[in-house]
Amino acid sequence: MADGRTSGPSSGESLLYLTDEQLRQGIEAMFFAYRGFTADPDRILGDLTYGRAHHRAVHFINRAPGTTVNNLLHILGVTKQSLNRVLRKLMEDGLVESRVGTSDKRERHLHLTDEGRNLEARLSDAQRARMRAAFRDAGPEAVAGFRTVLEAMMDTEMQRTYTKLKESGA
Amino acid sequence: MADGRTSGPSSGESLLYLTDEQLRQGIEAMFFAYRGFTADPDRILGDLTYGRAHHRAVHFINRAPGTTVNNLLHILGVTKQSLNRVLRKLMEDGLVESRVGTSDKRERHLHLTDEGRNLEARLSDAQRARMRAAFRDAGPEAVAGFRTVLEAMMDTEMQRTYTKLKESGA
DNA sequence: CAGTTTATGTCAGCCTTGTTGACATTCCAA
DNA sequence: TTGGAATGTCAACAAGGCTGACATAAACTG
Repeated sequence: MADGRTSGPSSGESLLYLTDEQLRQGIEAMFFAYRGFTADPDRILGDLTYGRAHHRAVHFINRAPGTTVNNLLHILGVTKQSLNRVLRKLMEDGLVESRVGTSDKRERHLHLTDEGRNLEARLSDAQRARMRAAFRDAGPEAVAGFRTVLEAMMDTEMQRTYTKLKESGA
Repeated sequence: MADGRTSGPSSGESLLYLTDEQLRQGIEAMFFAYRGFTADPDRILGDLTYGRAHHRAVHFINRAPGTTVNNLLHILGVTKQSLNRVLRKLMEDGLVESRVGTSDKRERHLHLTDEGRNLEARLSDAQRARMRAAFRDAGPEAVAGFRTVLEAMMDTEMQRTYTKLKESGA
């Protein structure tokens, strides 16, 4: 498996993109691209007292207003203690508010305030600008392929989460 | 810019993939896919006393044996203090060795030991297995698009680094 | 040769963000 | 009414980023 060729039926040129070298290039592309992906929001956050974790929280609260804490921590894949620290700060600073659930009063439903939406927009705009430029440069077919591979790379549970979010969107 | 449509000339259906909603889906796909991308090595590393930072160092030393410390920290995009902590541990544990340069004796050239190559292979095999499955599921055209978009998403300096590595490879 | 720059290593301290474990509160449901 | 689920909070810890300061050796430059 580490001998320079892919395992499985190597039936020739149609599988050339599955050589270990090609896979390694994919891995490295992923590594460098993710740096670019987060670079612009990180720059904005650097000036504030927030980090990437706050960005993620704000993003998904904006995406699914009224989401519960439990739901959010499943999406983010962190512990409630980690998330709580982030949410507490965002609430203290008046970017997020939590409303006690009506049907189930144990649940807290999370919403962005105007100020929260403001920060979210700043961060999203920066990140979208880069994504837009990349999509424009690459063209629609490349974009379709990009999304296909990324979806195939997710764990099945993440895929479900991602699809649910996607469908709730547009 | 945050009003649901992309800026620029919206000349219709050919640019549909540039709507803010499409861009947001790309952003979320990137987020979830990166989690999948690192999940398998992270599981292996969790049992050991190493983290993602050690994985990255070992990966790039394997990729470019004899690389200098300075070169490595440019690739990784961290400070020498951060990298040094990681390298020191890897050297103490006998996974990496540094050799004084011949032409320039200030430089240290980094190499993996057999044990280091061993760990690298374990981590790479896991990561490649997922990448291989994703590539197989998605097909060659999607893979080409995937790489095109990722390259367009990098900062220009990272692009140069990535290309250089890529060419030094196969 | 003297002085400067470069490459590296190291110490100390700080921050963010992840983790566990323990424990309290609230409230739904059997 | 009691068990369990959802939430919040405290404490402690670790990884892995960061900055600043300083030391050493080697290379380069005037």
